[in-house]
Amino acid sequence: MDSPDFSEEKMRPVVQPVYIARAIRMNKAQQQYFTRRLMHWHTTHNGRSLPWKEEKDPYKIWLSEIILQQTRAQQGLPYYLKFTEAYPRVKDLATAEDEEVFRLWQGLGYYNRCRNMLGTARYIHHDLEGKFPRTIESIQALKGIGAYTAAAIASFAYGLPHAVVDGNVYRVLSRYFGIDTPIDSTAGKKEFTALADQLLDKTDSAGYNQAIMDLGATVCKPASPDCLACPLNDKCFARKHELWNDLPVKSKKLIVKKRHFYYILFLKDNQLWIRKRTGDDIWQNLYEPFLVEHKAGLTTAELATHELVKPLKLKKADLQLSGRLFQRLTHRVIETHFYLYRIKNTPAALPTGGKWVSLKELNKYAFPKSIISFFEKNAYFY
DNA sequence: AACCCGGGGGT
DNA sequence: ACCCCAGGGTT
Repeated sequence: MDSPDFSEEKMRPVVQPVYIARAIRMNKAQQQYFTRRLMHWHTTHNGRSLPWKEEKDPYKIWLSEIILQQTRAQQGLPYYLKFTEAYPRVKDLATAEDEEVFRLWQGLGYYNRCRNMLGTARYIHHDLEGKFPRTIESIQALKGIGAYTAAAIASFAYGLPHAVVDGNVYRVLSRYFGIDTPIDSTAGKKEFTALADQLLDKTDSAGYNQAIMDLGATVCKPASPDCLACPLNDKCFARKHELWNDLPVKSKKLIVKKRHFYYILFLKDNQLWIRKRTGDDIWQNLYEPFLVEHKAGLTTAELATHELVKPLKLKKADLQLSGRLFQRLTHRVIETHFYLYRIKNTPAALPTGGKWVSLKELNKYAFPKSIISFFEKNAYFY
């Protein structure tokens, strides 16, 4: 006999199917009303000011879009200013040293963006004579540019009629039109992209794309949306049915895994042993001290006998625990321990691929945020 | 389709 | 504690 399922998942308030208007089948007048009200708000009430708005240089627009991927405007802003000052033209970025560019990117996260950005800058400089591509297909073919970024560059730089679909757009459209198709599904991406293209004001695609993203960022916010200030509040589905907390819908649940990192900071004559992270893992291309990762927590004694540590024949008494921190990432919690080990006589048999770097030169290398935090707490470094 | 990637801010 | 952010790449 089946018992009723009162699990939280089943009890989650869902959008009632009877209310769902398939916006894709909505008549043209309703769509034009949405666009007209949005554009009117943009020209009269949108006071959001950011340095990449009104920018016409495709290179700088591209730079801003890469920096802003999955990153709040306020967090990306200082990086945009640093990069445009250090590299005013694509040639400047293309001819810069890897280490210098990663150092500028340090702290921003998603470091493959930086790798792809450098590759694309060099491709444009060397193979395209410094000229940024001008069609949506050729823009999206560049490394690090997907559907959103291609539409953004095409509309902002060239006025081409392509609608952006980012987190803001999913939120505004799902709420206004009452669409509960999960935005992290293939069907959802198709449905929202098709609707966005229909709503686009083709006479001012740049203005329209700015408008809908600014509305999502400043009015139709994820939590506590400011519906009273919204130009679309009279016909908004989510407002009418009080469903702003239930839209948009995501289908996948986030799984947070825990990792345990043990850094041993080998010091010798005011030098620190570091190496570049490689392989298919977090923090690719960043530097770090000697790392031991284990599935679970380790005591100092257990660390000393770990298979990566034992061959180094360390004196356990000289292994000094100097710091510990938890780092919360989107889908990881990383517990990190920092040990100091001063080498006096015979150098330890450290792995190949690393190098000794003067403490004064550490600021030339990019490190993960957790390691920077440890350096900053210990004036010995920096 | 599922899973990977960072760090910061809001609630 | 959880969600989201001017997403994209790989398997």
